[in-house]
Amino acid sequence: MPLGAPHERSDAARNRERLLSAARDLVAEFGAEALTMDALACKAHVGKGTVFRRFGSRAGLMMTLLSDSESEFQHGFMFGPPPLGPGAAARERLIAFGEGRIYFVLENGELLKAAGAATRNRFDVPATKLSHRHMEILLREAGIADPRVMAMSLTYALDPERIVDDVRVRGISPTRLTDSWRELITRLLPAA
Amino acid sequence: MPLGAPHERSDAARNRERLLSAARDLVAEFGAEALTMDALACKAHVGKGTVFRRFGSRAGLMMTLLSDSESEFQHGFMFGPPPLGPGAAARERLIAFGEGRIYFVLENGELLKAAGAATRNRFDVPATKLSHRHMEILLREAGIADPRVMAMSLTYALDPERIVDDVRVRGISPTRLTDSWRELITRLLPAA
DNA sequence: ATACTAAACGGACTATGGTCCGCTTTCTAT
DNA sequence: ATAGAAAGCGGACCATAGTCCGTTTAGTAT
Repeated sequence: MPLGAPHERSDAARNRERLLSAARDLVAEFGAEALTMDALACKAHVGKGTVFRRFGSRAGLMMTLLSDSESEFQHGFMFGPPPLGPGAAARERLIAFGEGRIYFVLENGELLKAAGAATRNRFDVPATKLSHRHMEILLREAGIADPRVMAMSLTYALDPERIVDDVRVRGISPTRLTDSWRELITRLLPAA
Repeated sequence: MPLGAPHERSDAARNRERLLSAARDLVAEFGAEALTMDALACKAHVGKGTVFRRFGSRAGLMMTLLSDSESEFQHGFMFGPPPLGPGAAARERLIAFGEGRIYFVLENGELLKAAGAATRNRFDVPATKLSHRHMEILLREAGIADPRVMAMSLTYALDPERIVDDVRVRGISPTRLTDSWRELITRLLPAA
């Protein structure tokens, strides 16, 4: 709700609530993958145009649905206690960040995959962009030559599709993922 | 063409040629992204069902279109001269592999993106799978604790979508990509 | 040459994300 | 209270990947 925004009309607010509620129900019952925009419009007793006016796209809807748990995770690495939050060395923070992200993805994987799948470049997902910035800063702090590009490599290494498929399709345990992430960061960044 | 395969019927062969030729024309003229299965069927004077019978899916078509340059690249890292091919240390081979892959992707990016976009997990693209195996072997040779998982991280770091978008959308030069890849591998693998 | 079979064909049909635009509702200024 | 404007609404419509199935055709056995 931007400050200068003109008051949201009451019918718009009502429909937004209806849609969010219906969407959460559908996701809870059938999973995010199975959610279709038609079904959502129907269940919320709203026209299809309204769904798209509200959320822009399927990806936009998924991002909205994500925003709560997303904010929580973001808060953790930006303001929370070390090693995830500020106060620890970049290396430790990156390790903790990757581990946190892996578990975050495993909890919200369907939504994240759905959010990323529909976007042209998955980078349009704000959560992804913020993660990237965060890693970029830590990598710079740790003396990486091109933190922006390296952060992109690591971002893709933590791609929701990759993590979810590793665990659910290829049978890799979450522990193996976090261990490998730790090895990656440990070798990548010189010990303090 | 598997050995025991029953002879391919002449009409099937004729239609395959027509389709491949039409597809190459369309890609050359409008780009891979713009190719629709309807347009292809129409241009090849063939029913839509035939297109799908031949290639299974849009991704399948793209993979078929890719197979030539793909084989060439594969041959390079499996049988070619070092440092890309066998004969060099794992570290050097991985660096060369990443660089080669980056340029390969930049040349065939549209097809690769199109091939990956339509697949459930982009891992179904055979080129990707083979790259993964190759990296896994080199990582094992270099003493990485969990080569399979680490190879997956690196595979995603070289994702076609990532590379193409870095260069075309985010304005990263190919050189920056290869430099960063070199830094990544150099730090990741202990010097010989 | 004929009949038979399995493969191949083609295009109508479905599913789904997304757009468009004429109609309706809410808010605001008077 | 009223009128006008701006925002919102809804569902018909479009594009496109992929499926289905009745019909056709190439090869084969006789």
